Amino acid sequence: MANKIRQVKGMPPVLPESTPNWQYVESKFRHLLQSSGYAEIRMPLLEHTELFKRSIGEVTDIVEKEMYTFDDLNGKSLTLRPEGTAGCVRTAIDNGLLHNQKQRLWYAGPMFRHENTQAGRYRQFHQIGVEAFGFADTDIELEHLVLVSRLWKELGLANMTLELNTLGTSEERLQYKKILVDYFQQQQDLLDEDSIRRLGSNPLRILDSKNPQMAELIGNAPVLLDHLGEESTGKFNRLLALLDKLQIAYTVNTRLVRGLDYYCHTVYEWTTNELGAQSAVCAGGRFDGLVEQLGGRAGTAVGFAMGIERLIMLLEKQNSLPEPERPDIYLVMLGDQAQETGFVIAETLRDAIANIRVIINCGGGNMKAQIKRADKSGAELALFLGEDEVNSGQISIKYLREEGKQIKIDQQKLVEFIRKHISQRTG
RNA sequence: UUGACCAUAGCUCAAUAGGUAGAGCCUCAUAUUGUGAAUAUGGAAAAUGCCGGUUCGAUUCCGGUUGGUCAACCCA
Repeated sequence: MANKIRQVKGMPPVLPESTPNWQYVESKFRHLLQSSGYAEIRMPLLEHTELFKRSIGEVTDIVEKEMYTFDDLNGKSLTLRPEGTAGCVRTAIDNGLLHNQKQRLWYAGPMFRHENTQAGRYRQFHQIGVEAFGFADTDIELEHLVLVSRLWKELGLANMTLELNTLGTSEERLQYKKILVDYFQQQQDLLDEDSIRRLGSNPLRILDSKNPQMAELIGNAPVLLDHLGEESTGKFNRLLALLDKLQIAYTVNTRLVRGLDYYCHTVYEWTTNELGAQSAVCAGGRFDGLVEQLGGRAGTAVGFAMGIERLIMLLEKQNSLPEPERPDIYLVMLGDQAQETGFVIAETLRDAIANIRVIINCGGGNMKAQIKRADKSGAELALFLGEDEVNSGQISIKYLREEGKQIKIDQQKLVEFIRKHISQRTG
């Protein structure tokens, strides 16, 4: 045997045993969104590198060192998308979706970041994202938060924490940045190495530091919320009041700044403490400047993204994933004649009963082997067609999961029998 | 990018203070040539991730590499 080729680091497959979990989460999400007026958009996985540099920010970790960037055969630099927002905005602008229009959009798919792997972190990971364009008021943020909160409820997910903050307008933030830099510069000897580096590039991120030795310094730092104008704080307070009204619990975290450059006003994270070092399951906020920055007409934008791997890991931990569906029927056939009849019967059942799950024995095998496979498949019933049944126009039915004698009925009556059996089980 | 631990049948794990590997599960067959979780018997399944070094000899020691797990950083 030739040497095995291993998977690319951090790019695990979703194996058959877990695809039902993915389908479950995705379909919950899809139904919820579609019933709230959101339409799916599918973007390419590759974009011009420039797009991410311009939208995410040149000095962010993502752009500086985490992108899968390579030259196309014609020399153009392309990048595998590290997140969905940039591509979504670009696609929407490109196709005229944002021209004097409101849009409620969602997407799902793989994202790529060249980071070292760890629990809940992969190089190819999957996000479900939602973006709303053309909504200036905070009611759209509320809609998103309500939506996610409902998703948690429908999935039976417990212990999610919502942390909120506001970043104000870019002017307000710029002013605050100066004040913050002043503060930290005055106490530069207390800063750790990372923070000194950030002081020049991205001072807001210092507030995010997990270094316990910095906790006091950060705790005493000036708070952005105190330096915002009336309009910005008004918007934020209005959002908090509405959340109260809807009984969605939250905590205001004035140190929450998010890693991507394009955010303004509302930012938030839904977090958990059950996923090891990774806490964010869903994060988002407002990014009004981005559309114009990417060449569209100035317009507002709000959105969020959640990590599907993390969500499923959490559901697994909380034992909230549904049992996989079992087949209804495994069809056992002995002999050529029986096989012919069997396929016809299976098709008749599929025509007559919507969503029936029938497995036909393929690959031959004697009676014993076929029944073993039937058992292993998890099917409720085994149907037998042997020489006897073929000759008499009957079919044998054996219960695999419940007490009950094996019976033999006319093939004509099979549909009716199975229909009754299935409705009993589900009803 | 940095650090820690790990890598033996499809799966879960043994083993040898360096002497070319065993078990359980799974699978297949037979006992039962038309009846599934039991039992018994038998079979199949591994150049010990890969490359190199030390050695008479490496699964075992060393180096590298690839992958896994976890953490820092950062993020979904």
